Amino acid sequence: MDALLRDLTPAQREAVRHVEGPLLILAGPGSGKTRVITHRIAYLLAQGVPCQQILALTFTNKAADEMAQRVERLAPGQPVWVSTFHRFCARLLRRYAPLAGIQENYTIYDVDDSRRALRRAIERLKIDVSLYPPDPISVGISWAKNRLISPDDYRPRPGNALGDVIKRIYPAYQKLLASCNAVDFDDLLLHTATLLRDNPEVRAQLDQRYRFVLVDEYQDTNLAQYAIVRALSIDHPNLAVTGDPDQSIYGWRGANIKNILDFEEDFPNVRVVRLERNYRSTKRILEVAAELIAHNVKRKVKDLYTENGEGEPVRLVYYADQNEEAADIARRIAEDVRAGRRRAGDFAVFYRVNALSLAFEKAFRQEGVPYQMVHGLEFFKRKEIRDVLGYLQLLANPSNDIGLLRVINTPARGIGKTSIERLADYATRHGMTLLEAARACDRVDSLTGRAASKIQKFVAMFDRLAALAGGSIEELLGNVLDASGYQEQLKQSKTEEDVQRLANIEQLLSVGRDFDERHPGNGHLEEFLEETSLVGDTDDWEDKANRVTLMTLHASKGLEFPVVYLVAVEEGLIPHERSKDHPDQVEEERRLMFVAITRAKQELQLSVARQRDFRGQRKTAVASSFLMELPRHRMERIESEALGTSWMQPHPEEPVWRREPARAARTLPSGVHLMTAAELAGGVRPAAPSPEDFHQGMVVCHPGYGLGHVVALSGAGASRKATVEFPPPTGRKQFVLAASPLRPVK
DNA sequence: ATTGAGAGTTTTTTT
DNA sequence: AACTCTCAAT
Repeated sequence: MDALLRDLTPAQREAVRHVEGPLLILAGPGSGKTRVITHRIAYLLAQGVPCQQILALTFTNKAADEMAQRVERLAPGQPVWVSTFHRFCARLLRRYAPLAGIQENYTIYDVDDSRRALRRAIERLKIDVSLYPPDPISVGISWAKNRLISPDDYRPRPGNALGDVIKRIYPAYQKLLASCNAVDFDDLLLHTATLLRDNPEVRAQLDQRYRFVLVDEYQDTNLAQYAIVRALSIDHPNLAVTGDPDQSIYGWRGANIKNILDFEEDFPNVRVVRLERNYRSTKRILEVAAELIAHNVKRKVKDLYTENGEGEPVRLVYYADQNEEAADIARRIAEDVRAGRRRAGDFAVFYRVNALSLAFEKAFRQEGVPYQMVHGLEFFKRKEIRDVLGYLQLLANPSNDIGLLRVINTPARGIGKTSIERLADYATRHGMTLLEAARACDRVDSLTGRAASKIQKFVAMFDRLAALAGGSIEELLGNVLDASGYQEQLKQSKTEEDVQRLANIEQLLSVGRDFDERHPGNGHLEEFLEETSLVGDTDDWEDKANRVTLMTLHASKGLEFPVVYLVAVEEGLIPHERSKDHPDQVEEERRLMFVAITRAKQELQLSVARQRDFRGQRKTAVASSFLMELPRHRMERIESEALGTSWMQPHPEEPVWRREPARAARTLPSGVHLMTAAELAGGVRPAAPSPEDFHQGMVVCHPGYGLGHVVALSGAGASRKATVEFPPPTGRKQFVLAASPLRPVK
């Protein structure tokens, strides 16, 4: 017991020792929040609370895993349920499926599947898809669901054309999901919230069961999540939430910052604990963060302080363009690593939008600095993985029409679009699922005999698989790969891409094997599917891997790095131009920058490029208005020599920057540009080649991908394109020659 | 049923 | 610049 409290500050200890009643922990960045939560769980256990009565909810699997591990270390052998909201809901719905209007073998649709379902719903209503693109409609439906607005309750604002369309599509979409026995991510929350609202006995039972509920990152909860947590804390209001209103950056996803701001009014007798001491950053870094966030109007004032040292001044660097920015940062990092001052894993580069990563990838490759990007195509979103899992989903839930559409012609079996549409027509007319219709396809007159026989073969194959479905997941996966011909088809192919796909499928098999080990016995297909559909990508991000981390500002939340480079701090990016008309959104952008800054432990550099190529266009960038809110006199300003004197000209939207005296004279070599291998060999920059200079088989050089050879050419002049094969992992890329940086190599 | 050209698109995205 | 999607041609 003492060990649990020993290394804590008085404030932390107060939070940990709180047992009964609602608790609000307002935790600034780097204030040891996770430590407090885990210690509190351990403390509850030590007080004799049975572990089954404690439920901890997080947003990410990563956070859940980490928390579970730390609790296990503090209180071994007392498994507390630490789960993401979505997984918790998925479990609950599995158990109480009939009360939510679904069957227990329901399928969870990810973004891709739900987009397909939406598209079908729109088509069925005979609404022109090209007139109302599914994307905004999907956002609108999601918006409603996050706010617990059912199709019946949905009221578009008068005169809002898109809203009127959503009003029609939303119910149709829900009906389609129901007929497929499927739910989307938002439904997991929505159905659970509704379930708890409409079934008081169930609610009371669960409230009793989970007497102690903890919620992490409470500032990011939406109304649905709020309703769920609230419903579980009526008879036993032992709800403990932690969060920081200043780190609320998911408003655009439906998160309601009011949930945390109003917590004290929502629950009587709340104990509020403020964790304001920062253990992470230097004084200088914290000062910059604090001064920035102080500019938010809608905010509870919080005093951030630290006993850490002053540290290095925060750097504010002006580059001529993005290439110089990337090259200089890569060079600095490379120098620090080579000199043994730092490890590559100590560094992170944050940007507002993913598209900005390109210049950095190139520069890091050029410098030979290892890096990892948190974004890439996540394993479970890759086509081949989704295809194979599609078979499993259909086996678990034969009503899953969207799943059937995915696999019926994958790999190609000669069942084309027309045949599928005819089948779907028949199914709709007879109120059948697609699989039922496929089974009865000899009665579908519109089908050609050839198509019908192919469909029959598919059904036969499916039935064969279904007969074998009772075993382990690994066996089942093997059977699917075999019977479907998926593996065979990939083996036939020789392209690099397909070799990679095959490797991914191997990995899927090992995921299955791993699952089997954790779930002895058979018949766990639904659980396996639940697990695979609820895992994200940041889960496989390794902090152990000694690499520079490249990621968006959003992705950086919850992490920390000794050195942080926050790049492209420019108007239009931070704050993003799409938020500039809304004061609330600008405040969220400011919080986003606050989050990024507070990730840094020892060193922080903010940078601006004078010119930035974005979306194929070169634009003069303007320094972010947020920079004007920082204590610039306490920061180190550095300008690239390449900027020349034009930089000294007054600019309407920013003050004139003056060159710092020699002290900070870490100016950059002018005219830095990335040279290709060929240029380096020749020593001079050759004139851009004409598109006609390229021909089949030629070896070419790309500044980012390196050497490759031309495998195909098409078009002429400005529209002439080349397909170039690079060594793995790059593979094949296509380029518009006139616009590409490709160079022939003699 | 597969391929290619052309058009349109591009904020963030825990699940 | 690079990606995705659509429609038309093969």
